[in-house]
Amino acid sequence: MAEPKDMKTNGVAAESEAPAAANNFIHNMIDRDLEQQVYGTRVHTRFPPEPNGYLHIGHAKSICLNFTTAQKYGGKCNLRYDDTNPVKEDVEYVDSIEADIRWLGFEWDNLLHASSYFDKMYECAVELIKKGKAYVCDLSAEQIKEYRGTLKEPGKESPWRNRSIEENLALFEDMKAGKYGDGEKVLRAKIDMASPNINMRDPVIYRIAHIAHHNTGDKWCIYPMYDFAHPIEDAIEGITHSLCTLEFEDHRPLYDWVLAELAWPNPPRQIEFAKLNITNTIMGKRYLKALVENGEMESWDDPRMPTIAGMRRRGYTPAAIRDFCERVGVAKSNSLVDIGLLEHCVREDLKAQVESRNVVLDPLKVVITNYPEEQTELMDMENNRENEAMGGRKVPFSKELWIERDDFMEVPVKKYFRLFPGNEVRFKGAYFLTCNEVIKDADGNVVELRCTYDPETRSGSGFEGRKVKGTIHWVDAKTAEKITVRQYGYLAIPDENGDNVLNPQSLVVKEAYAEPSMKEAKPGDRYQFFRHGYYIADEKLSTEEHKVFNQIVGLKSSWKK
RNA sequence: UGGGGUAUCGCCAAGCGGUAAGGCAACGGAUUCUGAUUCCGUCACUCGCAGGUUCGAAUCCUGCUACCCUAGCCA
Repeated sequence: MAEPKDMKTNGVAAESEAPAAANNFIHNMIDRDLEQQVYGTRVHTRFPPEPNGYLHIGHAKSICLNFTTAQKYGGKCNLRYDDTNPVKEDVEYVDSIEADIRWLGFEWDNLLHASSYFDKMYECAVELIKKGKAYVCDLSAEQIKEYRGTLKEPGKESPWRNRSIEENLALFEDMKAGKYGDGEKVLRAKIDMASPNINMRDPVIYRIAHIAHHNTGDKWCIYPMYDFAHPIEDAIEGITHSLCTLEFEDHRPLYDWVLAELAWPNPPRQIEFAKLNITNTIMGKRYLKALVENGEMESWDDPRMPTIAGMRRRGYTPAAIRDFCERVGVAKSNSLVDIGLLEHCVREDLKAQVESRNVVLDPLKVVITNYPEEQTELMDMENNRENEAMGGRKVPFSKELWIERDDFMEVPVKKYFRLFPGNEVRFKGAYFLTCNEVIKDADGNVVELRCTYDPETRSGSGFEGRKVKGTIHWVDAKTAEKITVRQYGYLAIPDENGDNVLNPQSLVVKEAYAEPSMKEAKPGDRYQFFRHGYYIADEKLSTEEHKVFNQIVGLKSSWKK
């Protein structure tokens, strides 16, 4: 797997403080619990990832929800690895998870592992057995499935359901001791095989797996199932509100059952909310994993990935992601949020803190026929029009320049007010130029524009003689810095059934000309390129000699041909 | 419905019996040395549908309809 060994997992610092949370239905429930003193004045949440992949934007919603909820009530939030299944988990993901949460701007009160509660969970299982509420079942996985019944038909009881407590205790002890192979026996909760809720039909709560656990090593060969482990984890940590996604609604009765049978005082309350879906964005961990393993993506932090790490490298800011999660809200209806909202949040955050630069992506040569051959002027350019405090810089201007090919139209359409034969426009920060002549190659392609400039119109001179409708950006040909620009779009590719499927963003690589100041750009620096959007110097692809920029987000444009 | 859940503007989302917040998008218009930004304005007599209760309902009741989740020894 193309896993980045050099990824900075410890050096990633939070870029800003997290905002206060707005109100949502979960807060309403907490308010009620606070009023009724259900948990006294305590509010304690937790973010419980399974360490089996990188965190993505969907996790960001949960992270923001859990941490901001705790902040809002002056409570606490734990980071807990839900590592109860050693078959699927790997320590390699642990570092990235912690780095991503910190980068988003949150700090957990406790860093914990579900696996460190294995002893306690085992005791709980024994307690259930002693109460006659759990039994060792010899049925195979297939048989259990058969006995479970279907959605519409009740299941039937396992022939092992009524073993004596003593036998169950002995058998469970033997399971723990490793006397049985994987799948030979399981421990099941004794609830109700006729329950309309399939989760209550004697769910398996412990399985045998002879595999080392990344945290507990070879100590255990039996591991608790999520439905049994999770309520115990929450209860041990004193979690008051256990927030999870909608698909666990049907599990809540079991969650409550476990804690009730264990007679846990003040059991935590599980509350479910809708997970995040975004248009044109793959959110499934298995798909993301496949993209990396197939080599379609360079790595988990490929700028096209919707992972926190990918978005960080792509130049998204933590504040923008938090703002997005805030605006998306928290509710119980399945929703599909327009990616436009995320893009808006990114622009909103970046526009005030990023400098502008002249960069030409699709160059067309302009020669100023009346400009002195050897002359170069240094023009003043503001770094950020909205923020004078960001100062300015000098940009060289001379006889030969590059402009954007689409800033010129030989035959202008109506309402086109950039460059066309006979028209005068302002070159941003410089002079008014008029196009007088269009040079074409043998095939009739425009290859060069001959223009004249008016020295009177120099930027900052206070010239008011006449107005011009268009302003375009440019790069001095003599001193231009070559850079590579990577732009991203949304590519829809069909799946094997021909159905449209959520896809990774496509990539377009362009060689571009930038003003010489771009030589100083350091990896991680963000800029707005006039008319092209916001870009960041890629941390992995940029070299001393050549900079590579990722497009973070484009600019909106209201101009239609 | 086997059971569970959700339905409020194109997309999110407040609202919890007193007569439809907000954001994104869209559309006008003003400013503008980036057709960006900023700015100002427009954008649900109506809350999945049909009945009912009430002086009064998106909010309560009844009956429909649509969509989502659920039959892992995954989480």
